[in-house]
Amino acid sequence: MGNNNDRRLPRLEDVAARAKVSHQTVSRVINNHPNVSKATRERVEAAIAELGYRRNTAARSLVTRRTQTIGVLASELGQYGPANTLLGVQQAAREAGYFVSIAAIKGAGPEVISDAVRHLTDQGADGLIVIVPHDGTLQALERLNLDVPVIVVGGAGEGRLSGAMVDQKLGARLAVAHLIRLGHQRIGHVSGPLGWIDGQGRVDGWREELAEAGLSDDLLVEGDWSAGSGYRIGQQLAEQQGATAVFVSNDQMALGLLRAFGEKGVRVPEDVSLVGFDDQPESEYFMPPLTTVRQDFEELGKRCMDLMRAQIEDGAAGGTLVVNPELVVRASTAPRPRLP
Amino acid sequence: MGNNNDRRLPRLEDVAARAKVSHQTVSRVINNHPNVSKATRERVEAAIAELGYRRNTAARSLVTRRTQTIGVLASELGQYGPANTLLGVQQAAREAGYFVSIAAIKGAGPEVISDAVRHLTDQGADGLIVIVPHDGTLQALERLNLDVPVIVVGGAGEGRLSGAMVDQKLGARLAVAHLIRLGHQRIGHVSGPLGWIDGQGRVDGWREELAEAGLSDDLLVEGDWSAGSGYRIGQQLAEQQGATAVFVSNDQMALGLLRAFGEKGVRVPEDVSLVGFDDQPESEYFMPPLTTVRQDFEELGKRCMDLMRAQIEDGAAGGTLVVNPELVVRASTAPRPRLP
DNA sequence: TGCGCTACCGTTAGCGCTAACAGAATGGCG
DNA sequence: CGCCATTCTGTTAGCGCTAACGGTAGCGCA
Repeated sequence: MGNNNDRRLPRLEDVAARAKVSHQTVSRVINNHPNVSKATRERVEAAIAELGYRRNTAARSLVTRRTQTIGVLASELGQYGPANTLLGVQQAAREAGYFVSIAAIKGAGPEVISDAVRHLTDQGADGLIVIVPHDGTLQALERLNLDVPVIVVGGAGEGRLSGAMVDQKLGARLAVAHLIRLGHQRIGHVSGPLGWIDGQGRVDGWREELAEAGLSDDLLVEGDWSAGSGYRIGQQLAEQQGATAVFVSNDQMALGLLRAFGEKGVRVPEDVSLVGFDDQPESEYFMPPLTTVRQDFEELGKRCMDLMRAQIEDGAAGGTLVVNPELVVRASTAPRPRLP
Repeated sequence: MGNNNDRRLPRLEDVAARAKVSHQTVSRVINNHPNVSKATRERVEAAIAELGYRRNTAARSLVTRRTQTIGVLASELGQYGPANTLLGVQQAAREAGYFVSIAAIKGAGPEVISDAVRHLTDQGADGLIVIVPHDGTLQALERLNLDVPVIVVGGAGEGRLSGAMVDQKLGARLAVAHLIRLGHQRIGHVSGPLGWIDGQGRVDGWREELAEAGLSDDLLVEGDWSAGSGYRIGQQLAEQQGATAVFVSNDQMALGLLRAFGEKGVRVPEDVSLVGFDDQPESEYFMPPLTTVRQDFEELGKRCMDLMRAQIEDGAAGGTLVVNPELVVRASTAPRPRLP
């Protein structure tokens, strides 16, 4: 095994000496340059293995002006979506030989974002992936005038910013179409905060699907993504009894609604059908299990990283990447109750 | 504003030229060396601001042999605890001028861990924070013989590894003591998988508290942290009817139990009291709201970073850092039903 | 005046790597 | 046999920064 108790880590030159070549040849082997004979390549690789040599990334970055690092700017990391997107990005990055540096933020003010971006660019990030689903994010980023590729998750690419998103509108339409198929005609929507990118898309999808079926879209209430807001809204809805089905913009709020309905004696799905959004792992174990729209965040993260590499390595143009969501039907939806 | 359309980013020398000093003096200003006169310091700072100079971290790392980067190795990032620990680490790191590079893994085999560790050390991480709550983690890490400080979250420090943990045993005792105070005498426990560090601590705490009260600790079932396993276990427990109270090792499994109990007609808390662990945001909105043990993961992450800095910058010895948990009483616990 | 000490600032070298060029060896072909 | 193209390898320079040392000016004190 690599024995270098004597000093510090081995360098290119140490490997070179051992393999009886120049350090430059070792560099060529490492970087897979073509013009190295098979014999010397093998000798060099053996020396690398014996010494346990690992390339010094700082030195490499200094000369190549690339850090092989992707900066990820994320808020709400404690939540299912962002966390899994990060996971996908990281896995794809590691496979491709990139490092992932993160800046986690709370809130999404322009100041907070620019601080975090500066932190990442200070490190020399080759590209930025932004997982901050607020509406103002795009503008805040555009103002910064960055000179590395930027991908905004959950946003459509505009100008120099690329986007990557699950098709929220489609997801919402799947949910609403399902309810319509079950015979519902009064279908409410509990949205996320207006001004959040994803939330707006879901509102639009809900509207469009209702419009096509000739149904009214007047039953809209705004929540704040939290289970608590779902609970409060659920209490109101239980008393109004306006809708026979509610499409809720995420699973956590749906959980809040379930509790409020339970307390008020409104049965799900007998009295009201409920559809969520996200399909986080717990949703299958709500009471009743929640019909919801699955988003494959990990896949989204991976494809994000692919798009990023294309831009960094081949200078490809940006664009917007779309992943399709999927409806998962469980016990919280049922045919519309026949009323007198 | 900084106008450098001409070429690439400004270097120390550009700043030096503008401020009519040597590049070394600029370096001194940046690094807060004492022997710089006030006048020149201000001149240099002005030049830095005008040019928008930012230090090149690669060059700095090359000579200092420090990357100012902390590697975070994390599994289960989609879960509440790890995600928030990461958040805390990152915030403390950024404040202290450190970068955080992450390696997210699935599973926790020695191979997987050593790959991820290699990835982080390849980047030259100055220290490692490991958020992988499996039992084998410690051994896998010890075998790697790293020459940077390592802090294992959820583990006690041993030898060259430091630890940082919420006091699981204490948390469990708080939960069980609460149930005992309510008059319960048959108190079951749904544990996490044996071999998970945190889970074992909770089992021990449960045992000890029962023992001190002279109660039996025979009602132990092993789950796998998921809501699904909680559901299946809940179905069994509902039929056995052995316990009047159950301490569940995390909130997600408790959610599964709630659903199973609901389906079987076992009322919570009238028939059985339930206590969870973690206090994730949703737990307040379970039906009924869940009594649980709160862990302040963000605080844990921050203190982790403090400990790390002490080791990196002052060569301090490692140690084990403990954060206290807190009991949060909600509606899922009630006095023991009086039976005939 | 001379000596030493302190405060300040500049010069030099080198961290480990890759790009660019220069040189040596080989092979094909007239 | 000579010439050029091709393949392989070595040499040199420099990425931007900090450590280490050297030099100068100013001051106090004998």
